[in-house]
Formats: sequence, C-alpha cells, structure tokens
Amino acid sequence: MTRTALTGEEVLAAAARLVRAQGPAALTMRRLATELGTAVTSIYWHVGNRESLLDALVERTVREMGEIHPVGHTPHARIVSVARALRTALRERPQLIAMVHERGLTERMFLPAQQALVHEMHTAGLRGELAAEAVRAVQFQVVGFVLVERNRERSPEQHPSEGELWDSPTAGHDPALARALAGPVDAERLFVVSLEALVTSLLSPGEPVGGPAG
Amino acid sequence: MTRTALTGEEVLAAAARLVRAQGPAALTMRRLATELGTAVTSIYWHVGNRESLLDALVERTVREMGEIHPVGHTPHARIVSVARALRTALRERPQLIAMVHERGLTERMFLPAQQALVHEMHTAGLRGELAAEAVRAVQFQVVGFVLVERNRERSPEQHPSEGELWDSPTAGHDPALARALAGPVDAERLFVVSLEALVTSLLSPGEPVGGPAG
DNA sequence: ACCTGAACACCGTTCAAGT
DNA sequence: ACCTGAACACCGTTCAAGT
Repeated sequence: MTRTALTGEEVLAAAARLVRAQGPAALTMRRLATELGTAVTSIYWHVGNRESLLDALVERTVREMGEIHPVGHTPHARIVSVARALRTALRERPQLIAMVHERGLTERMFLPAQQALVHEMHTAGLRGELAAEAVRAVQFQVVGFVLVERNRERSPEQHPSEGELWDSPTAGHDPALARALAGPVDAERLFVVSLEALVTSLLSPGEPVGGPAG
Repeated sequence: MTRTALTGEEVLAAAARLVRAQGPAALTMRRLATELGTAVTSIYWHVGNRESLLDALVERTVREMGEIHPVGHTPHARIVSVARALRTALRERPQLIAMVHERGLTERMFLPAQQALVHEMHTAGLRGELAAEAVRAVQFQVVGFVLVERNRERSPEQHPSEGELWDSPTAGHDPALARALAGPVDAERLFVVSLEALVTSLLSPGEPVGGPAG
C-alpha cells in the first residue's frame, strides 16, 4: 500500500489524463491529489502551483507536435500536405491545443511547420518578405480554421440552429443553398478548398500582393 | 443612501463593465454584488446563476454585432468589405467575443453577415451548394483569422519569441525572410491578402472546386 | 415581489511541522 | 529531500427567513 516516491512526470501524466478525460475545468489540485493518492500539498513541491503545472502540460504538448513531413512533388502539393498534416495533429488533441492557444504558445507550436513551409516557398521561388508573408498566411489559415472547426464541433446544438435560421424566405429563393447552409459543414472539403485557393494565389507571381481593391 | 430596486439590466451592465475592465475571470458573483451594493444572493433572484448571467451577456453581444453594410460596386469588393467590417467589429470586443466563441454562438453572431454574403454570391452568379460553400469559406476565414490575431496580441511575449527562433541558419540564407518572420505581423495586410486570394478563387467559375490534389 | 445572512461544499495556496 | 494537516482567503449556490 505504500506508494513509490512521487515524481514531476507522474503528476504531469495524471494531469494530462484528467484534462483529456474530463476537460481542463476538472483539473483541480485536490482532485489531482486524490487521483495520485497523495496530499494536495505534495503536488506543490514537485510542480509548483497550478499555473506552472499547466505551463508544463502545454510545453509537453508543443514538443509532441514537433514532427511533420511534407509529401508530394510540387511545392504546391507539399505546402498543402504540411497544412493538412498540421490540421490532423491539432485535431487529435483538442483540449490540449485549446490550452496551448489560451497560453499564447500557438506560434512556438507552429515553428517546425513554419520551417518546412519556408523551405517549400524557397523551392517555389519566393524570397524575402513575400515568402514570409506566404508562410504566415498559411499558418493563420490552418490555425484559424482548426479553431473555428473545433468550436463548431464542441457546440453542435446552437440554440437557434443554422438549420432553423435558413428557411426558404431568407435564402433568396435558392432552396439548394438553403439546404446546404442548414446542413452540417464538410470541414475537410472546406479546408482543402480554401487552402488550395490561398496557396494557388500565393505561388502565382503575376498578381500584385494586396490584390485589386474593387 | 437607499438604492433603487435592482434590475436584471443593471446586473448585466455591471457584469459587462467588469469583464471589459478586468477580463472574464474578474467576474465573480461576490465582486459583482459588491460593485452593485447588494447581497450576493440578490443577483440570483434577477439573473439566475453565474452560467445564465454569462449566457445573457453573450446574447447581448451577439445582438450588438447585428449590423453590417456591404460597400463597393462589384460582388468581390462588397464581399471583402463585409469581411473587413466584421473583423473590425469583432476586434472591438475582444473579451466578449472570446466568451461568445467559448459558448459556441459564433455562428449565430455571424448570421447577418452570412445573409449579406449570400446576396453577394447570388449577384456574382453563384447558386446552391457552390454559393453555400463560398459563404462558409469566407466565414471561417474571417472568424479564424480574428481568433489567431487576437491570440497573438494577447501574448506578445512568446517565451522564445519568433525573433529569437528565426536567426540566420534556420532561415535558409534568406536574411530578408528571417527579418520579416522575426518582426511583428502586419495583420491588416495579411488579412486582406488572404481574403483577396480566397474571394478571387471562389468567384472564378473556371477552376473546379476542390482544386488539383498535387 | 424582492432582499438578506447563514451555511455548505468546493477552490488554490502557504506554512510550520514532521520523517 | 520529500510529505503532511491545518489554516486562510477565496469561490458558487441553496435556503429559510425577513419585509
């Protein structure tokens, strides 16, 4: 019945388990202590206060997000593949990613992907500010999309749902559109469509960046 | 010194003031009561518990976000103007928008803009599923961008900043790119660039949607 | 109809005291 | 070096009691 000495790693693992299973609100110091079979105050000795525990948890998630490998034979395809891989990785850890986002480490998390993207932009012939802008555009696109997507999934029951809101009168006599907007979003498809549009535009050197104002 | 009878509106206004001034964490029932000069328990009579108070607060924000007027002479320009107006409105209420997002009412908030966008897509000749997809692509783009943007602003001091991370070796011998990625983001410009790319692609009927896979 | 204080079950955190 | 319980200052919420 005597437990082996508590370690910081052990605390972290239990904390991650709690967050994954019941969300970040369930991660209280007292519950964690019960889970570990120790006094609340022992946790403080190993990982400091709750704030630094969350920091460590998020740090670990950022490390886990490290690897991405572009695939495909053109810069366009390879950029799209990085973006898709990133989306997948983000979607596998929804609560932890939300915590990373809340704590402002989204950029750090994105760095390996950013480096891969830089390489592809160079291959595609982009340099300097133009390449930097292209990299960031893709980054914002992916992270933003995943945040919105996740939000939609977490709250499938909007109080007046899109479905109820998009009855025929408001849809401008376009029943197919009304049906489409009332139905669920094909997020995968929407993601690829927007991404393709963005990447195509970024890699075409003809258009002046900033585009026509109207 | 006797205060006039407390009203639900009064409670809501004080709550909004607290959130705006000190963030959502500062909105505790006890602090709110002190602010209002009443007992904590009075608040419960007027607005129910904390959860429903936050609901009401968010509801009010969604209502406030109602109006947007497209400007410009082409559908392209008018769509871009709606997106920009929306971004501006979202950025004026950062904490409240975060709360709307957390509570899953982002869609409801976007509805008036969505209706305006549908109109413009129709004018541009898009119909049915294609139009619906275009509307949603713009919606995801704007909301996602603002979420990322807001996150970056809230945490300007990344522990290893992008600046430190992008020293010359990692940047692939492109000092201008390194400088650009190390510096601050021109969010306005990035927003417009990505948006222009997206809208241009959505409104061009030549390209098959879904694009080349690589 | 509206307001109140007391009480309950939770929090995070500190600290002196143990081994 | 590691663990503990007691104590403090906070929470949200309920409820019986007041007017």
